[in-house]
Amino acid sequence: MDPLSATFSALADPTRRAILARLAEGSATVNELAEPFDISLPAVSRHLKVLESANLIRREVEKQKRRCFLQPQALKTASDWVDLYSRMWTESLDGLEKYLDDLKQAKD
Amino acid sequence: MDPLSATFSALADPTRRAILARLAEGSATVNELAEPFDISLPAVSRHLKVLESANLIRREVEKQKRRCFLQPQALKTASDWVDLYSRMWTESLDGLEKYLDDLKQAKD
DNA sequence: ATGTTATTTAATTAATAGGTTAATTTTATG
DNA sequence: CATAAAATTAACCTATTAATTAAATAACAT
Repeated sequence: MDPLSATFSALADPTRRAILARLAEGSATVNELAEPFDISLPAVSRHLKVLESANLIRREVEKQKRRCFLQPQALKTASDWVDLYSRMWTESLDGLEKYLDDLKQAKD
Repeated sequence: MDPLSATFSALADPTRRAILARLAEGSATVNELAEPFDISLPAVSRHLKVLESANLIRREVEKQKRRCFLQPQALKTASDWVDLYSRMWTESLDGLEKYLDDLKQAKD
């Protein structure tokens, strides 16, 4: 899967976004991350794997625990894409040129 | 599905992102949008339905054709989320406070 | 009325996602 | 050494996604 798709589909799940939100307040272990959710630990573990392979988090082994940290670079990839298109779309829709072009296309 | 999840999962598919990229250059009908892809028309039609229910595009009936247009507001929702977290994460990782907090958490 | 163009809906299939419980690995501790 | 804690892996189930082909609908052209 391409990195951008991986990032967006990682972000598409509310549980994973909540995990990221929690991690924005500081690092946490898997059990700490799982605590607020009423899903099983293996389910959380899989969510973390998704976030990790999208490079949105990083894990450090620490005794038997695995501490999770945010990895902000990956979000930047998505952020760049969204910003680029945000800008393109706004221009594309504000521009008189495009407006006229659309009218012309719509006419034939 | 919540709007943010809908937007991110719509953006998670490369075909759909390509369709959006095409639409950034101007409106297009379903057949025009389908042309560059070697997937069937029904497949494209379903992708458009996904984009439409995420409010990323809008469709106008025009004789037998359906003209698709970008709908930039929805991207803004995603853009806002990404920007918020981008900012939070950067702060969270740059801040000495958080760094020390992480160290302390990591120690016990 | 018939055929053509543009698109959607229906029915089906294969793959993936997200969840579960049970078993396993690794490290720590009585 | 036996047990507990932390997390992952395995095996499994179900729902959703993305694709297909075939049929249906709608508007227009002849």
